[in-house]
This record gives sequence, structure tokens and C-alpha cells, in this order.
Amino acid sequence: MASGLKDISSLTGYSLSTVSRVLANKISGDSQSAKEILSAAREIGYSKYRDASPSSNRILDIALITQHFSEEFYAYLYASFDRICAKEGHCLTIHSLRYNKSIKEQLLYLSQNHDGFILFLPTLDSYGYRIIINSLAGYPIIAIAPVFEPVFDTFTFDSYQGGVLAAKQFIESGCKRFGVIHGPPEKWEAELRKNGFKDTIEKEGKKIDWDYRGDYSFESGEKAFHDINNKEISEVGIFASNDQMAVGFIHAALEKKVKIPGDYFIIGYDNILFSKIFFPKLTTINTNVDQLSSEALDYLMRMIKGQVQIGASAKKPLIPVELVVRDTDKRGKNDKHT
Amino acid sequence: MASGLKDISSLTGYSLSTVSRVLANKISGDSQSAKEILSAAREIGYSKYRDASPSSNRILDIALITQHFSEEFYAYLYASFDRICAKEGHCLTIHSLRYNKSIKEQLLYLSQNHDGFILFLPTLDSYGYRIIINSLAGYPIIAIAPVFEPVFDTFTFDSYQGGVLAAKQFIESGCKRFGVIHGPPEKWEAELRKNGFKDTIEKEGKKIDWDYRGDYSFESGEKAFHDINNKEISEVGIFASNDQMAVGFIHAALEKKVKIPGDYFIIGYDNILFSKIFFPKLTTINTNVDQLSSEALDYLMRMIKGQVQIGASAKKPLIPVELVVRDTDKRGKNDKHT
DNA sequence: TTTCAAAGTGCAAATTTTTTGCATAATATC
DNA sequence: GATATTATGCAAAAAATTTGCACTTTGAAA
Repeated sequence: MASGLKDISSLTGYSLSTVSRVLANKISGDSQSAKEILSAAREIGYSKYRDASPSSNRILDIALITQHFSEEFYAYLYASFDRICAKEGHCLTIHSLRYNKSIKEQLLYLSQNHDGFILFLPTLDSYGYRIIINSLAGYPIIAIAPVFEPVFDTFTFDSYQGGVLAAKQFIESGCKRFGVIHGPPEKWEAELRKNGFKDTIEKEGKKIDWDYRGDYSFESGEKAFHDINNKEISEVGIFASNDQMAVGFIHAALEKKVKIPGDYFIIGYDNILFSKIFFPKLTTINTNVDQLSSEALDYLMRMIKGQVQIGASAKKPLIPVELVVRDTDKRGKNDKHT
Repeated sequence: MASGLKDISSLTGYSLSTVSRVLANKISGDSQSAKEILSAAREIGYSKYRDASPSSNRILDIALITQHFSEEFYAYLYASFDRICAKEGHCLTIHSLRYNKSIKEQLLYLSQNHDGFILFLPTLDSYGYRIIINSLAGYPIIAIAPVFEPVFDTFTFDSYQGGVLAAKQFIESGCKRFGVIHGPPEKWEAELRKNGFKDTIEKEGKKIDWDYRGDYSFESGEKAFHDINNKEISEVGIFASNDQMAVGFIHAALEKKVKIPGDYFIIGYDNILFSKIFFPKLTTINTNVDQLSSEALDYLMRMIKGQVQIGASAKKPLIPVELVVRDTDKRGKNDKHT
């Protein structure tokens, strides 16, 4: 169990001194000896392995710090990071802080076994982020969860643009009236989606005729339908801040024999699996998770290798989104569905 | 960065010798000093931390070894293990071997940073499992993916019983004809689900009138519908080996204005989120993932603490499943849906 | 092809880290 | 309240790691 330079030495055939020097960065990490020694050190669990400078032969260990929830999106996100990380030859591990009492201690522990963090902590506020940055100053960390005041370099989807795309689609297809089902206002990206939609509608001299405050759940989409249906506003182009609410809305509409598209038109956001098989198929905003993972990881790798400064003012690169036109948006199309 | 007993000593205030003795198990791990020393050792990343015997004060690190896929089920599984593990005060990390070239090396590495493994590797065969057991003899490992010949103690759902429950429901509600959409035959649990259904039908002196080989996908459920619809068999109670295929079947049926329930009755398996909001709501077999996590973790903990023998002949505890009756199974109910 | 600087290597000595023997203090048990 | 058990620190012993020095290999320039 206990492992030391001696073990690595006998495993690789190199002398104690050579092994010592490789792990203390006194021999270039790109040589053949370094490759063998680093590989043995990693496998054997030698503690100073991580002190070796991140060379082409060092496998980097990246931790995705998240909060597990039973939603498809999480499976998507993990699978995407896994794929991209594997492609680069590095090693990804996933850790949930959902139930953790002492985030600081846990992250300190994890920082010992990893070369960098990707934070996806949507429920964490700026105060929480600041605790993290104080206890891990100089450690490579990036974030991928949208927050009002980013503390770390943060890669997120261009939520505002998503709202803009939905609005343009409704305007171009001739909608005259507009509605929005927005997500929780404390969520930054929910506000952006809504504002992108609203601003674009208003720039055209039109206005939002109806809005409803949802909570991202299927049920709140159903409630949204009952709300607008009671008010007897119809032929409205509705932008839902996520697909779950859009699908909930359609579900409730179908039960009341209200036509979508026809009586209402709807565009969602997220492009979840079920948006393409739900009946009718949902027009929605697609987010390219692989692109997010790829850009985020790439940046983190450069941080680890010292090519990007840690702790400068937080950058906020936006990943573009796109409209996926299916059956629920366009006036006159596929009216046969009930 | 480099950490040693000296750091732990100055951090906790105990002498070098005391620190040394705690980590070498020469002082009971339950004392106050041990608690402080272990906690500091973990936080600081001291390599011999894991040599300390798993006492009440040692946080256990469990690795869930999986293969990430973009399916809701994975998010469910991870969230469940996370919840149960947090309840016990231990630490769960998730690792995907989906793209890994050298499973053996990766697991050897992980075994250095963890106290035990939970394997969920549905695509691994007995040969792969035997490689693992050979390179990690004596290390605490359990499995939760069904395989034909289990090598490790394996906790799985009682898939056969699921098929039995579906068959009983159809028989009791007066179905006269029976069909089955089965999953990939190389998957053990798919065969069990089908056999449980088939055996129960045949025990009643009835027979399976139609079967279709699916691949667990939504699309194969749609194809299954077209297959049975061409043959003009109707009023059949159909058991689908998973919900995705059941939902695909219903989706295709709805497009052809075929009534479910009515022309066909269907029971799925898994109880995925969308089975309860899909229209009509799917009758299905529910698996209690929390119970699986809980029993599996409990057993693994005892293995780590040396209360259960490692490497004895593989046990196969079955976790019971239950039927969730909704709208798609019973003759005469909810015929209004089209 | 030869030359030469830069990088890699092993031995053994120097240094640092960890363990342990012994004496004493604290705590639990009867 | 006496006694056994466990915990603790100091300093010596043991083990692990690093480094000075001499020699070897490699690759680019002459």
C-alpha cells in the first residue's frame, strides 16, 4: 500500500535519483523516462505526482463540481464533458456539492487530487463564490453556471440571443400577439432569455400581451396555459424559458382540445430529448453543450499550464445558440394536431 | 504544496509522533485527536490518509464507476447515490470509463484515492470483469449492472418480477391476447423482463401472440407499432421492456389515430419522468433507485470496514419492483384519449 | 563525419521525513 | 481510590528523498 520513490524506481528500472528528479521537475517532462516514471507514479498513487509540471506526459485530472439533480440536462452535461475530456486524453471526475455542509473543506480536499475545477453550481451566490476564491487563490478554476456577478471566468450560453431568435421567428412568420412564460427571476439566464425576447418584440414597435411567471417545471407550464386560456387571448406567439414549461403548456392545451399550432404558437428553450418526440414536435432553442464543454475545457487546460493568468478580472465568453424549427411555431403549419 | 506530518502537526498542535501514530493506526481512530488529525490529513491531501483504518472519523470516499450516457436514467442514478452517500456522511465521486482505453490502469489509479468502488458498467462482459478482479484483488468492489455471470457481488432490480407484475395486471384486467416488445437479447435484464412476462402468461395457459425485438430506443417502439399494426392484431396487452419503447409505440399509434388504451394496452418498464406526463399517462414498472443505492452502499461500507468477506462467491441480491397503474393498461378506462 | 553543449543517468553522501523506545500524563474500569 | 489502558511528547533510530559529482547519451552545428 505505502508507495515511494523506491517502488517507482524498481517498477521502471530507473534509479532513485532519476525518479526523484522527474517528479521534482528537474528533468524535462517530455522525455521517455519521464513518461514511464509519471505513468507509474500515477498508477501507484504516489502523492507528489501532482507536483510534476503539466507536460505532455502528465494526465490532467479535472473535477466537474456540480449539484446532482434527476434531470436529463445533467446527464447531457456530464456525457458531453466526458467525451471532450477523453478526446484530449485527460481524466474527468464528477463531484456533487448538493448536500455538502462544508463546501470549502471539500474543495480543498479535491484540489489535492485534481489539477483544476469546472464549477457548475447554479444555486451558489456571489458570497459562496467568494469563499471559494479566497480558500483556493491561484488554483485553476472556471465556472459554467450563469450568475449575476461572475467571480471566476464563466462560460455560458448566449441566453439573450435565444430570446432574440424566438422573437424574430414569431415576427417573421406573421404573429401579431406575443406572450412569454419566464423562469424564476432570480436566475440570471431566465431573465436574459425573457429580455432578449421582450427587447426584440418592442424594437419592432409591438408589445408583450401576456406574461406568466413559471418556475421551470412541467406543472408551471400547465398552469400558464390555464392562465392564458381563462383570459381568452388567442393566436399568440409564446416563448417559454425552457422546454419543460413549453411541453407542460402544450400538454394542458391538448387536454382542452386547444390547437397548437393554431390557437397558440410556442417556442421553447433547451432542446431536451423529449422536445423532438413530443406530439407535436416542439420548436425550440438549441444549446450546443459540446461547444460549451470544449471551449471551457480548452481554457482551463491553458490555465493549468500557466498560459492564462489566474485571478484577473472574470471573463464571460458566450456560446451561441440556434433556433430549431419544428412544428409548434409557424402559423398554418401542421394544424391537424390537436 | 508538499505536505507531511510536520504540516499536520503544526495545523493540529499535536506532536509529530502522535500524528504519525494516528495515521499508522497505533492510536484508536475514534479519539478526539484522531478526529482532528484525520480531518487535517484529508484536507491537506496527505497521502497516507487512506492507510488509516476506516473508523467513525474517517470520511470514506466511494467511486461510482460508470459510463456516461445522455439519458435521464443516469441523472437519476447519480442523484440517488449522491443523496444516500451524503446521508451517511461519506463522499461520492463519479468516473466514466466510456472512452477509456486502459480500464485496468484507470481503476488502479482510482483505487489509490478511494476506499471502494461501485461498478455500473452495463457494456462490460465477464472477461472485462475478470481483468478488474485480477488487478484489484482484495479491494472492496460491488456491482449494480446486471450481467449473465456476476463476478462481483451484484445488486440489481428484480427484472423478472417486473415482467410477472405486468402479465398479472393484463390477465386480471381481462386481456385475452398478449404481446411483448423486448430489449436487446444480449442484455440480461431485458431477457429477464421478457421471461417474467412470458412465463406468467404461459402458466395461465395463454400464449404470446406477438413479439418484437426492439433496442430500447424510442424509434424501435415506433417500429414495433407499425409491425403489429400491419399484422392487424388488436386488443392486445403489450409489455414493453422499457418506457422509451412504450412511449414510442404510443406516439406512433396516436399518429395513426389508433386508440391506447382500447385498440392496444401497454405497460412499460422504468417509470421515467416523461411516463407520467406523456399523454396518455403510461402504466409502468417502477424501480426504487434509492433502495438500490441504499442497500448497495450499505453493503460496500461493511466490506470496507472488513465486516463482509471480499472475494467469496458473488452474491446477487434483488431489489423488488412495483407496478404503477396509470392510463394505458386497463380495458375500458380512459378510452377518450386518441 | 566530427565537435560540443545540453540533457539524462547512477552512485553515494547529505538532508529531510517518519517511526519508535521510553517516560509521563490522562482516562477509564473495577 | 487503586489499577490497567490508552494517549502524548521528546529524542534517538530508521527510512525516504534530494543533491553533488562524475559519466553517458543525444542532437545540432561546424
